[in-house]
Amino acid sequence: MQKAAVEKNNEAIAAQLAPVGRETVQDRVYSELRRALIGGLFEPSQVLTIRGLADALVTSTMPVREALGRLITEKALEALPNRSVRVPPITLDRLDDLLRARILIEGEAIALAAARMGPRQIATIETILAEWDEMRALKHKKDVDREVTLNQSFHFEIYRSCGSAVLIPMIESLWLQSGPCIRVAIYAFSEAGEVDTAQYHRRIVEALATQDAQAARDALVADISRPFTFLRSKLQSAAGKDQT
Amino acid sequence: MQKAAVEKNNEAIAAQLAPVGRETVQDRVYSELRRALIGGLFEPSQVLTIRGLADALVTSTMPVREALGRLITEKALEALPNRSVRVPPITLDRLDDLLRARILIEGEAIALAAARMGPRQIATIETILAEWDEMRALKHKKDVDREVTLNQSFHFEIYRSCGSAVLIPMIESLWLQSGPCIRVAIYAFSEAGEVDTAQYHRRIVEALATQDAQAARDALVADISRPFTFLRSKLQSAAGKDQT
DNA sequence: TCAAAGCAAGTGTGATCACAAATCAAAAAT
DNA sequence: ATTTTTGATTTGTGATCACACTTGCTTTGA
Repeated sequence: MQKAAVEKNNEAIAAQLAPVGRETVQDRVYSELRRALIGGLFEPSQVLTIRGLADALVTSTMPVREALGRLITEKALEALPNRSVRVPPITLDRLDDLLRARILIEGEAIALAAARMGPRQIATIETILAEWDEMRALKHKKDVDREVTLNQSFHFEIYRSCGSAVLIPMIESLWLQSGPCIRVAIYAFSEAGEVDTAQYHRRIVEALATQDAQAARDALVADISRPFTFLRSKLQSAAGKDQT
Repeated sequence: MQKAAVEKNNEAIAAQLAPVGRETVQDRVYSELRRALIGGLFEPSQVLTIRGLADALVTSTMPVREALGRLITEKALEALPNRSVRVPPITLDRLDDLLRARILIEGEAIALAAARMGPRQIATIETILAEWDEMRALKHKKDVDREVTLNQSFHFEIYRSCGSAVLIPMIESLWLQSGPCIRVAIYAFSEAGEVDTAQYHRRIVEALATQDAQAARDALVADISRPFTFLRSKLQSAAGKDQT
């Protein structure tokens, strides 16, 4: 068989078959734990055990321990001196620290993205917003999980356009760290005020559509600051009660 | 024995004994690889194998594979689709990307530190600079390893004062990523121009001593930009030659 | 002479085991 | 009744093994 003929045949096959992918068990465990962390499924200060997670995920301990190690290095989890691992507790200082870092880095990312997003990308995030509205229309069932997912898609679709392979992993790390915190805030928003979270996102889209980097940055800061300031006041009043 | 007496006795013992610490093998492997990476002991694009490193470090494969996994998540190493791992190659885009992120984050860190560094911290970094001068005085033996270490101590002593537990790990990750790149630049500086690297650091110290955040930021930007722009022009001319 | 097939060495991944340290509960001592 | 001790269970760590996949070389075939 000639080389050319073989290659042509291979191409014909390749056109029909989708690549099967070779994700390792460790990768799946890691993704699953990330999802749980960002979604706030774990509470702050909660202790995680290797064997416990391995049982829950129906694997052996090996992939879990490596995934935990990775999450610890990106500060999504915390290694105690006892060698047990827990999700980091919330403190006022940490809250301020996280917010400042997110404003700094995500602000820069969206400013970069503002100059690079085309109509294609704008359309994508508008689709996400539309999906959001649709869900909000039938508000009887408050699907906060889905809300968290949509919020994540919206923001990262933007960040992906910033064109920085260095900033994006850092933003992911920041979301991983603030995930367990903001969950309780989103929960409270969802059932309490309902002060149109979407309006913040619309302002972001408008700014991006007009390529106004500064306006996009400001709108983003307003958006991500909200749950933090909410949590902050909540924590402060709780601390006040403890003292009395 | 009463409780109080026991505790007093324990305190007396504790005063004499230093905590022994319980570092795991994995931690040592991780630290060692970090040191090698930041110091530029590995070349960009170099492939690393688990068993090879385990032999070199005289341990089994287990601690090494977990350390490698951690370094991959902080982008200090790169996982190829073949499942082998290498230190990321240098490209022009990546160089610019890294420099921008470092200016953004380290700039913010030093601006925060400027307001928080006391005479105690200033004295510490001045000591490091003095040590540097001392080394430079007997310049016959160009100890670039020591130079890299001193540079690292100088910067991180400053960053440590910024009081952000979130920013510092990010800066460490950035150094890990740019380590393999800047090594070649420092090497070239050390043997070529000798254009008083220390002068940049003096400007930083002066700005910090007067608590001038903006000046400190500017001086830092000048300092860390130097090796990057150097590398950039070098890479560009190399690419130009390839084309001809 | 050159491409394809086959083989062998090397490599990452996951499972399992041994061991030491931590944790917790019950029993013993003060 | 409170504290200490003891012992059983749980947990993280490191070593080793089995397996599948990759890689590079040799051999085979056209």
